Amino acid sequence: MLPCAAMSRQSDDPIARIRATIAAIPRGSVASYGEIAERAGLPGRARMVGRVLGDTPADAPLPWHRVLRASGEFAFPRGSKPAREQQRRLQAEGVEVTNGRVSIGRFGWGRNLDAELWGAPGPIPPPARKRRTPA
DNA sequence: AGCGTGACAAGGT
DNA sequence: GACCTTGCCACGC
Repeated sequence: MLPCAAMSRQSDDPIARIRATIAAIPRGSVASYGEIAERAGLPGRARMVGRVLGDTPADAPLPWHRVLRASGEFAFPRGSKPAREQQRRLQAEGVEVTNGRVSIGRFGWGRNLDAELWGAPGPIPPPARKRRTPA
């Protein structure tokens, strides 16, 4: 099923629909390539999403950084420049990145109620760290 | 036109 | 979890 009836007729061009779907990922949450494809009405075409992003410049007006592999890992090699940029952008909007990956369970589109309802995760405050008794 | 390649995914081991 | 295999689809050679 399509997520949003309003979007179902956005465009006949698959590429445009993919872009529109990516643009619709709420701030503070992430989505996998497969999920993007499915929501765009192109089930099973995750690779096409990858290709579209491939010819999308890093400074394009598209939240490409919210698209991850289904595993929650970045599609780019660990430590690569684009990977670092992606991590930086995600963290800037409250998405927690641990060990090069994001918890889909907590930040996935549809499982991140905070982002769905408030658009921005607001707090996601730095977890109050236990105070170590300095000897 | 065939074949490898890629910002992928799901299922099995 | 990791790793491999198969399915997927658009491109470039």
